[in-house]
Amino acid sequence: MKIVSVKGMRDLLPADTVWFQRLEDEARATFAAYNFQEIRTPIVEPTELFTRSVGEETDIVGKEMYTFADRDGASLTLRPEATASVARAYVEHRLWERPGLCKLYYMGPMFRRERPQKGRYRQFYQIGAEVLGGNSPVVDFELLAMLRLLLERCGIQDAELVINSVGCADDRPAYHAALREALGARLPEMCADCQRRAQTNPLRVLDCKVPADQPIIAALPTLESFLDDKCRLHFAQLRQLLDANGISYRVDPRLVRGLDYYTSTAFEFQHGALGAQNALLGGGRYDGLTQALGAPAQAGGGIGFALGADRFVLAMQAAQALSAALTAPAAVIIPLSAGELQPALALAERLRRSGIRIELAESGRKLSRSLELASKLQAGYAVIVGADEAASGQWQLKDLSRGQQQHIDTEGLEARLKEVAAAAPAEVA
RNA sequence: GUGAGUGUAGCUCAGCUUGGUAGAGCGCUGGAUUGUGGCUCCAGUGGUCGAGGGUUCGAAUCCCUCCACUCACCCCA
Repeated sequence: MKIVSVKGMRDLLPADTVWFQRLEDEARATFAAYNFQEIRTPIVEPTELFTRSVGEETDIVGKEMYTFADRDGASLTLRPEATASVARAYVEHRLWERPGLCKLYYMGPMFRRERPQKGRYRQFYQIGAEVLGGNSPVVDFELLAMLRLLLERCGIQDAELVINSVGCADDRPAYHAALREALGARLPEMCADCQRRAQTNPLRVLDCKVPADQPIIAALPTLESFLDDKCRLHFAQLRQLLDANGISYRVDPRLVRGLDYYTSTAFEFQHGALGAQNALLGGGRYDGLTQALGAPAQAGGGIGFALGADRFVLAMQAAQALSAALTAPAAVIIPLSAGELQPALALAERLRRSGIRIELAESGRKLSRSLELASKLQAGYAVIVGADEAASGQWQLKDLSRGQQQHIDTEGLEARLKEVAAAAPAEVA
């Protein structure tokens, strides 16, 4: 029996990782510009963290978590998302006592036991950021502006920002009651899922996609009319900021989030070229989450987002705005025979210490084979090290794109390769 | 959890309807005389045809069961 990777968990080979790295580089640079700093939390957390924050009734907690008993009987879970962990760390280390807002980003694998699908895996990668300690709509605006910039930098032009306000702890009970009331008589006509949702989490009914249910859903009272003054004002101010700064968006009164901790502002960037998984990135405000985990009121609210890196990369590839970065060596050094191996090795080490990407060909192969290898690796140059070159220190440098070659000493070679690396960034087509 | 589709070489696939014990392209390895690549040409490498069972003189091909993968529903990022 051949051993293969676990269902829904895949190897990311170099052809994939160049894209992930590119996304991660852009994300780090963008986050840095908005003064976010990185946090790394454990992949394994106490199960209770997720049941208390994400919510006992959500699909994630209800049926998608990888939960297991530790040897001492403690229930542990592979994190299905990271906001809960960041909030936990915020409380654990009393980060609200530090000056200013707490702005953190993370990137790493998450685990949910769903049926694998295009852009959806059981081990998937998220990049996200959280702003803790602030309740102002300006914070919401800055986060959305940052995301718009990140999308631009990654070459994704056709993602649509969709926003909504899902209310808060103060106004939601009234809305839930109103929904149940309005559904009342018509509920038996609806799909089984909706009947269940009406009991467990009425907000989710709004997200139903069953065609037959749509007329009923369309007639339901909108959440907007139940927002309290605080939420209404917050949302209006956010829209004003987006309008004033030229960030386009669509308000979708039916946009809801699947995790219980969300309040007030909810948003998603949607993209067409992803099959059914059109949510490229999503997030929202979660005022009260840190308090639910034990922080005092002064710890403030929070807002954050997470993007699905696997999906995001698909969108980057679809946009073709960035060519796949070729990780080609600057030069392949070719020792012609075993006698030239040592000088070739020494030369390779010298160049590598200068940060130049160097591949060393096997000694003793025919020169034509080694040059063929250099071509296939798409190296810019080949450096031929034969007995004469080893003796004189004048290497034979061959420009593989032009076919020209010349003698050059170590200093000159190093200078040339550095110059070429500087002129041609990694993502040459 | 539900539905549909697909499983043949490392990769992309043909062959299956009309059973006669496996093919192409790419890749990889080597060669086309001495220390010069990309192109071309030649040769080689490589598969228990997803697994098990059945029908048959004979099964990649027909039948059954199972498994895996993919897409979709659901949900989410």
